[in-house]
Amino acid sequence: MTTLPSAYQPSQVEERRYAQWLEAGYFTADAHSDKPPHTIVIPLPNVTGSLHMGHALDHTIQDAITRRRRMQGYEALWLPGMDHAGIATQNVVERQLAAEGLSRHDLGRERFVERVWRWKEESGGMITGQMRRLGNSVDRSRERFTMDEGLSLAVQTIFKRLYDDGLIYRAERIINWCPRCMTALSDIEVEHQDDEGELVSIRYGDGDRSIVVATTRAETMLGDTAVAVHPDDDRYRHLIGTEVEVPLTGRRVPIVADDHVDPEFGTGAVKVTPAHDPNDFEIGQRHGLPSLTIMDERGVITASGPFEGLDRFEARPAIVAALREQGRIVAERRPYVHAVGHCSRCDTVVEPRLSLQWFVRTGPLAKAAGDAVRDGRVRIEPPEMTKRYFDWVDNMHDWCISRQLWWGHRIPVWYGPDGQMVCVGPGEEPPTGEGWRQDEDVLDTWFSSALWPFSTLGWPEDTPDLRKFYPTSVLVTGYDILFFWVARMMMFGLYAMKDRAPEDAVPFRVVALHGMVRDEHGKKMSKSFGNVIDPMDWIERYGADATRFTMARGANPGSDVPVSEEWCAGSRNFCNKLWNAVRFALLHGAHTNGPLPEPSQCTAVDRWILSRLQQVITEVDAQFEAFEFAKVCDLLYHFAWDDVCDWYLELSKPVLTGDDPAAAEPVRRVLGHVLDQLLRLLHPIIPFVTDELWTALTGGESVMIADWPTADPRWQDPAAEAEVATLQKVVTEVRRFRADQGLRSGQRVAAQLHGLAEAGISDHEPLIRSLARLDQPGEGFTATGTLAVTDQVTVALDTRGAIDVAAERARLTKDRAAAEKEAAGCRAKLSNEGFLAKAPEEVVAKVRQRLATAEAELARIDAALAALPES
RNA sequence: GGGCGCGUAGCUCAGUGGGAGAGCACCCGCCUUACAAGCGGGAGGUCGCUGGUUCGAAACCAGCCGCGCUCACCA
Repeated sequence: MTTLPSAYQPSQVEERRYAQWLEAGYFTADAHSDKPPHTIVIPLPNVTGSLHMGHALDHTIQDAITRRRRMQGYEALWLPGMDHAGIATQNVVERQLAAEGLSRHDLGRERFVERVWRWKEESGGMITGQMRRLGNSVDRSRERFTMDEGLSLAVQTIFKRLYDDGLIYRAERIINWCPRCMTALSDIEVEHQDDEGELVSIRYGDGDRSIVVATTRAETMLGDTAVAVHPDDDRYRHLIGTEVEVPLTGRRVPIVADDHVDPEFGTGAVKVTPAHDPNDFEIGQRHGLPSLTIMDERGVITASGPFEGLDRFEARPAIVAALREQGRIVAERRPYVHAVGHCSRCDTVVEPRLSLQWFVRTGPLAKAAGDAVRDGRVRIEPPEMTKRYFDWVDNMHDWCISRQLWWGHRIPVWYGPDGQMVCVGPGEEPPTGEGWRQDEDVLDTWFSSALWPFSTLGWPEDTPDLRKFYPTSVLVTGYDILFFWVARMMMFGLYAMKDRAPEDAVPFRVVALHGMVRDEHGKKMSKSFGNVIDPMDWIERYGADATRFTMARGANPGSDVPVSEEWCAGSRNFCNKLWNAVRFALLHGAHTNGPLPEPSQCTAVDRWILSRLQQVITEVDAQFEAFEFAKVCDLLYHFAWDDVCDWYLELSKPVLTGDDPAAAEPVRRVLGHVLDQLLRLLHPIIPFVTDELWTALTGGESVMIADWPTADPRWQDPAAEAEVATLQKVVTEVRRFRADQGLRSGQRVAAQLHGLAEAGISDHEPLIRSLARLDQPGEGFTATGTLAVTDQVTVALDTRGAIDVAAERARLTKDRAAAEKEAAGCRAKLSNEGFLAKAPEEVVAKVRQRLATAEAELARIDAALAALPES
């Protein structure tokens, strides 16, 4: 028999266990097995990233799901990998270059990309090693990277198909431009923040032909090609069709009527800058206005004149000053707080910019993505999130997918010398010859991420993996990337797999969304708050299991998860509690050999814990299915700690440590079984300590490959549960009395127990005596205190002295008040005709029962009070 | 501005139509040989406010107050 140290030491266990699991190949899924598949693809972390608390939560959930499915007999695949993270990675390497005084342009495209690859090999993917420390049972033999050969082929394949289907197009549009990253961004890569600006009203033109417009971006007036008003606005009706001069430019522009203008806002007249504002662009389209680009890709004014060469934020006040000088500033509102778009990568203010870019026509794809949820092929958990999903897919703009970066999948389109454009599919040779060149841009990182559920399984080849493991079973991720990733996987998955039956084309059956990890006060973790916790730090100090348990324990579906070091310490304590429970059990011969004894050979205590176990198995299973990990943890925590440790082990101690092997044997077997099952149930959440303990307890190979428990209704035993409940009440009441009377726990007290037979618990008298520390009455026994515990059981104690009557009276008085309140509440209900008429019968019966109990309680307390000597 | 969500014990949160709960923190007593990372006992809440529905509301509805998240082309 293994001897275990007296405290659980994660560092002695984790690395060794993980190596064994790997060695045994438990994580490697078999595409050719007969088992039903269960697939999770990991939300691909950035290659630049290291493991943070968000991953710890996300991975704990996925590992728990995967481990349980594996135990349930599924061919469970958890597929890991990483994202090349276009902008983020390029930024990292560019910063390195900058430290050497270089820019990527000094290296040129080819050498720069080589350099990024080298960075990736040397310093990227730190997270992979950290996932091992968390205990993740990912199948590393299937690990993928979005820039690897297979995935690049998948990208090219789907691009070509979408292009040929007219779902990818190139067009000049207003896009979000980051002047620092020098690339286009999609709508969701822009974060709106409330910034302080200034709303200035500027007079265009002179005299009665003048018109006042309002703007927060005065510098864009250099590119104005019209002023727009609402067609029904009487103030300006007479001006429609006339021309007005744009100050500082000498340019005369038309005044046009457009429904888009809100007459209520500002002056009701809008300056129109088609090249630098999305709305204005559309107005320009409708009215055939020219687009004047007045700013370059760095945000520097290019319009010739006094402002040329100024940065946009220098030009703005300069232009306002010039206008003021001319007396054209009619009004200024400052500060004027309004939402301004910022680059989600570098926080630079985004500049709307007219630019030639590639787009995905999202209409039909988004429709399909919405329908898959609408018709139930994909379920979103928790359901409240579904509306957000619909809001987005039903109102999606076309997706700008080209990025002016070097790190990423290059757009597979070649341009010819005479304006030809050829999209090159996989296996096709790009056109050669004078003047042909490939598009310079790369694809949005999220483009390849959108293929993740099938590109990782070998698509576009028809591989065994793809056949076995697609669609994936559940996608686990934070609600923050519902739009970035989930909706796009839906669009591309349904599109790429459209040859399959509709229910099997979806990328996943269920989307299980969790929240964000926050600090103990619910605040976002951020470097500026200084409240960031490194999960590796917790793993070092409290162990991976404690870290995981803390995550799972806070994981209510869709809601944020506050964590703190104290809670992690609590989780560590729980692991240690389990450790010591098993240690104790092994010390006293608990085992899992042979079948369980028949119920008739078991004591009521054994039948009680087995009955409880069945309930816990059933409930834990249901909560797992509902992604209610916090409830799974809560159930198991209390079953393990309260039922098993505090009661069952204590109740079993006398027989286990006694000298009657025949009596001890069934208990050893039952205890072994209960712990065996408990460890299995806990294994998905806390894999290391459970495997260490389970193998020590059972001698089995690993709990990882043990069967998942199923409830056995034969062991349900309400009678045993009632019996133990009474026993517990007697023990608890005696303990209360002892505490109130200041009797030390080591102090033996003689007592007579009356009414145990009537209460059906006379078998348990020795147990009650042992747990309540009551001796047999001896010579000269004098009952100085009498406790009425239930309406049947009373305990007469010889406290070897007068009891503290005041304390006893105080306790009884308090109990009496509670009972009185309870009784009064019940009586009120039972005298209510409406209640009697309308409430369900079982509710009424329950209230009657409660009243009877309360009244018996009252009678008992009154008797006890009357029996108290005068103080 | 639109949408969503939250307000329950000191803190963080469960509970969503019939007896107010958990963890941590707190108070009292214990080194009772599995565990002091522990054991036993205890205190603490007009469930944000107001009204409504109901025999019955922490839960359902309306309004209000406070907070958070999210989307957004009012220049």
